[in-house]
Amino acid sequence: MARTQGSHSDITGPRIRSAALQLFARHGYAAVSMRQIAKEVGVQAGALYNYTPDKQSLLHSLMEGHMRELLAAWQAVDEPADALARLECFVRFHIGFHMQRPDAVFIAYMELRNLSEENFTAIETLRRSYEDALEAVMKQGVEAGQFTLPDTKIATLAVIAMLNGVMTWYRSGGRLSLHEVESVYWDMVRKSVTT
Amino acid sequence: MARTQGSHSDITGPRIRSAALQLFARHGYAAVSMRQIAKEVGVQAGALYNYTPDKQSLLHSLMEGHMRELLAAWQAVDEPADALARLECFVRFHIGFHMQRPDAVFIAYMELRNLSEENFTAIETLRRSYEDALEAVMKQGVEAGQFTLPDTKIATLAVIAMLNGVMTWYRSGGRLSLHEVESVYWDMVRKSVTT
DNA sequence: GTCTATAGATCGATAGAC
DNA sequence: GTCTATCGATCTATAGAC
Repeated sequence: MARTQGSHSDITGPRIRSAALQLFARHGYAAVSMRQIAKEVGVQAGALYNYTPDKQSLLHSLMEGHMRELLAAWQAVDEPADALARLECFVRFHIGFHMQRPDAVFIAYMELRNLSEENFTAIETLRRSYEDALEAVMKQGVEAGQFTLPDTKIATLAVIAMLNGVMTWYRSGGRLSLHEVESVYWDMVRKSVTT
Repeated sequence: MARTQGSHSDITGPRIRSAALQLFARHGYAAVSMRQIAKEVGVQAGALYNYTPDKQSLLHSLMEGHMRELLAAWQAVDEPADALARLECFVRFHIGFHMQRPDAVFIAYMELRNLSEENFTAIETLRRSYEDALEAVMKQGVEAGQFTLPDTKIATLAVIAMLNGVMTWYRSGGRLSLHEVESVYWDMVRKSVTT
């Protein structure tokens, strides 16, 4: 596994990101050393600094990359016109997207407190705009008279929190398929926003 | 603030727990040093080891204390007989209890990965029994024909996840009182489990 | 019960050879 | 681009004085 010398790989960058993502998710940013990441990749610790100016930037970059991917993926979705169909679309998208990236999801909300102040602000802005995307659906449903909600903002946060709960227990190969799980959650979400 | 010498306090133990709770919640277990905790309390780092054998035990003790308090508090509640009323009782209890201990709540689910294997198992058992308490209500509602749920276990986890979301955004003094927030969440939970 | 002092390990980050 | 080597800081935990 250990490298000897020279430029043996032109994909070291992605491998560093991948190793860091996994280790940060498993043990936490503060508990993982640069040496551990390097060992996982198969290089020496000093080599990491050819790809990131420091550990903090590596964390921020991982989180920012995840959030931008999330926003881009949702924008690429062809949303239905009807509010209820649009909400179902969001629920299935959210669960499906997040289940494919459990480590990134974990980091994106567990390591916020380990970001520097300005990095934190940047990530929060991205997160906020994702919440706004869901709240827009909520507002449409209320205006169309399809949803009955005392507060669209709270409903938005409540739905996202509920859906994020899937990541804490779902494992593929269990008693329910992912599509079935989506349906169970969609059933609860639908009822909770309608009368 | 700095102590000089001798036994100046017989409540150092609780103060250590309180300082550790706050610091772990704010910065994360791995990011907080024993020196920081000692400084917050006003003693030297070595003095902490009169109260805990090591840092890991301190974390475990805080989490275990929180979970046992939670279980005892729920058991002390005089639950109504009706399933729907019982569920409302749980929702308001859960939000009320957790909002009074934001730091402990935060730690109890953010620092699980920093527990040793046996400590992790112990905490998970306690958490599981709290989930079981809610699932018992769900089952009663289904059996009584009051709830319509495809899966009581998933519903249990979904409701807890949704309610825990309150802690991430609610601050007292905001536009809604805690009781109003409870009502908004109860409204969503009630609808999500009924037809 | 708390202090001072420190052992022993590990950390993030850098310098310079190749 | 990666290596080896290392600086200076910091960490957990312990030992022994008071």
